[in-house]
Amino acid sequence: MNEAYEALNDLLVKLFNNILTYEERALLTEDFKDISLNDMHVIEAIGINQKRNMSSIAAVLEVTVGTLTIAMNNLVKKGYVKRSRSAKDRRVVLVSLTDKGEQAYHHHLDFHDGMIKDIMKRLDGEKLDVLVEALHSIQDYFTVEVKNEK
Amino acid sequence: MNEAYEALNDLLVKLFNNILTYEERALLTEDFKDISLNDMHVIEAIGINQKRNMSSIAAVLEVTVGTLTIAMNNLVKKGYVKRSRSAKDRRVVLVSLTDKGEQAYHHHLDFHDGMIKDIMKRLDGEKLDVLVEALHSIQDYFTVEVKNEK
DNA sequence: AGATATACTTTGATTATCAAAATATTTTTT
DNA sequence: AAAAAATATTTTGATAATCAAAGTATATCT
Repeated sequence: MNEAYEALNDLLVKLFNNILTYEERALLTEDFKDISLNDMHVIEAIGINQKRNMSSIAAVLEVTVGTLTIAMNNLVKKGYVKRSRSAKDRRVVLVSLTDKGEQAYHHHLDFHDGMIKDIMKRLDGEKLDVLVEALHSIQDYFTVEVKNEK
Repeated sequence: MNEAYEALNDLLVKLFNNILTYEERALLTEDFKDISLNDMHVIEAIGINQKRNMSSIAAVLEVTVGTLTIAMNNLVKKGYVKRSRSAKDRRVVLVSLTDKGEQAYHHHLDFHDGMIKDIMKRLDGEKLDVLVEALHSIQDYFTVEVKNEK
């Protein structure tokens, strides 16, 4: 086979298989070792300076609300998240980040920021554009081709 | 912020968070819906036309041998994998793929092949080189920068 | 031969996940 | 306004993935 094919295959397979492990290692350092990468993604989905209800967060994360309840119990217990009831509609549970939760949120953001800046540092403007284009292709592949197969 | 920064951030975050879900959807169709993406990666690690022992597979997958035993029990029960004892060293368990296991292996390979060809189709030779270079940068970032932080 | 090392499995615990049942509250219908 | 239906969330029961530590069988070393 073609050289580019081999290189792409090798790189993408490795990246796919390990990206979450990499992220986990990078993210769950000293201060935040009592939570999982999953928890971090829940924190990311809650967002800063806002209260969000369970259903909308579950939809973003593409998990059932039941699954999210369990994750949230954990995060509340560990002091990352606060729960409250909506006054308007008392069925609705509103969650928001505590100070500790906001720190974790920023830690995650900083990780992404560091990674992107590092990648940008290594590639000049034109190459960067190509990377963006290529990543779009990958995204397209998954959102168009793959979804249709299903 | 910079435009490329935003685009990269958006694309990488989405890809990171969803890549495994995408792969799972694409992979676990009709014929192979009784196994998980995880199982598929175990099958990939066993490989075709060979017998491998538990420890080496666990090392490749970066899980404990105990974890692998459980996955393997499942795959044997479902008919994807065969176990045998090494004649040389009777402590060693050798695993290999059954016909059904090899079919799954190829299905996985075909998925990767399809994806790579699709991406290549969309990018001309020069752009392809840039993509490969960029992916190397990402890999570098994780294997050098991140590991040192740990 | 006895002690130590190695390869693997088993056990007990935790986390993530889902579907379905249960609970509480709101909205709609009659 | 009471009853029925819908909605938001939690709880329950099951399964999968994971680890560390204990247990079992076999091989190697002294």
